[in-house]
Amino acid sequence: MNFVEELRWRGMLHDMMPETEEYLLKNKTTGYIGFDPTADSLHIGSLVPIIILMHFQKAGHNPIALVGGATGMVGDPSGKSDERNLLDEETLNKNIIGVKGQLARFLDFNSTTENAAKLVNNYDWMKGISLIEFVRDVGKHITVNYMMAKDSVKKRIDSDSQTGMSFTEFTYQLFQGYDFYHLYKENDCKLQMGGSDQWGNITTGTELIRRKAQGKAYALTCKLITKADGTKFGKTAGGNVWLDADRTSPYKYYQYWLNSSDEDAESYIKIFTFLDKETIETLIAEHKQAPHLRLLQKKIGEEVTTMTHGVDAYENAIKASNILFGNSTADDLKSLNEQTFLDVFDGVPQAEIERSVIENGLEIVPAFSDTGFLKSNGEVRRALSENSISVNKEKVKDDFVITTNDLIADKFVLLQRGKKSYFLLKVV
RNA sequence: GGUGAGAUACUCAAGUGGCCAACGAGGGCAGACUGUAAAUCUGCUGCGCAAGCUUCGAAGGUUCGAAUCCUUCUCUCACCA
Repeated sequence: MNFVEELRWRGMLHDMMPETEEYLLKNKTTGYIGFDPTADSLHIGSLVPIIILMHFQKAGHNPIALVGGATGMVGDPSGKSDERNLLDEETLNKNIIGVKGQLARFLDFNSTTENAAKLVNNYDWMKGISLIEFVRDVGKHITVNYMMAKDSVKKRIDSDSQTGMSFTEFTYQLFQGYDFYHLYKENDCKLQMGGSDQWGNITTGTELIRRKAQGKAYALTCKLITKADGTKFGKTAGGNVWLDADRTSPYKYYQYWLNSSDEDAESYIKIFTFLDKETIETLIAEHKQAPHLRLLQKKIGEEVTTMTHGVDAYENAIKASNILFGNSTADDLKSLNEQTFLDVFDGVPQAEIERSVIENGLEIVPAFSDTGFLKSNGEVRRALSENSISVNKEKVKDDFVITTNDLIADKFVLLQRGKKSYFLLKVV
């Protein structure tokens, strides 16, 4: 199956420039997607572009992942209603390194195959360009009228916009456009892909290529991931869902996918896994028969967690999920050895506590508040009156005192607020 | 530079001398129900067991009493130049 066809049946395709599909069918093409180094880790929002590059590579084309060292300094106004805060150079460099490392987990940059992925940083070519050069060589080819017509700009200039837009952000599209031009010249890169919010920026690039190099380049955008309930994809109460295991533990990562709604799961399984059409259709049919089994969610969790963190991490996430959400009791917990226990609770926030404190008996309120699990004594009392506090999976009342009898593996106490919020006390 | 509007808790937003720890909505958390879901219903959502304490851009002031009045400052936005 060819690249465009693949994206199409998976429901990922949003828009293409005319003739893009024909061109891709006939030519082994070099194409790129840009990644913003706004943090030192990518989050699952970046998973879609990564997967697109993977499909692109599988279809025999040459993928380039571009890290926006230069564009990150400017700030993309697309989809933003506020002026962005600029990152300082040190942070940015740290972020670039982090992002590069993560991309390498999904795309093979070192292989000797002829369509190995390539990684570039636009700072490398942007840093040497002077303002005068930029204004004469790039700015001259694009009219302000053209730039103003872009949605990302229009929205910010409209009278109902609250913030206005700085020249810095206005210039952004020229930066990204120049990237495309540069890759076109240096790498024969003919295609830029991205989320549908990138359409404006991408076409500035093809326009620049047309005017400056009399060349033809193509654009392809994918649908932005939405959630059926309207909330933002990739966000939880705790913040973004990151691809970095230190920021979002594999367990939480797995849980995020497992908790997808039925509606979302049907589209996610096409987008985020590489399973073939037939397998997916069977799964969807089975899921509809028995929705409570959540086959789709489990499969997505399996595929995506394995792809991101490896099989071992996935298996631990499953183990942890079973213990935390199965009907395990305090005795089950106590039967775990230290290593298994640690694997299961990897990523659960913890606090250390003196052994003597437990030996003297630790009352329930300070156990939850002093350790930093809950914010204040008042909150603990509130939670207690809601009957939402558990120690080692068993509900407790406000007169409960933690003693050495409650230690798991002679070392840990598992605190819990509600069903999903865990905290670990570690005796030292 | 000129003119005008504004700054209230996580967000939006009411409140214009005491009845204000501050209406309401959203969000969040929890409980019931459930599939670790959706929908729904209920409770909570500054600190404190409590008495009480600290909050309404900042600092001063008036007053028995201030989110509310006065002064200065800081910042934001809009229009004009």
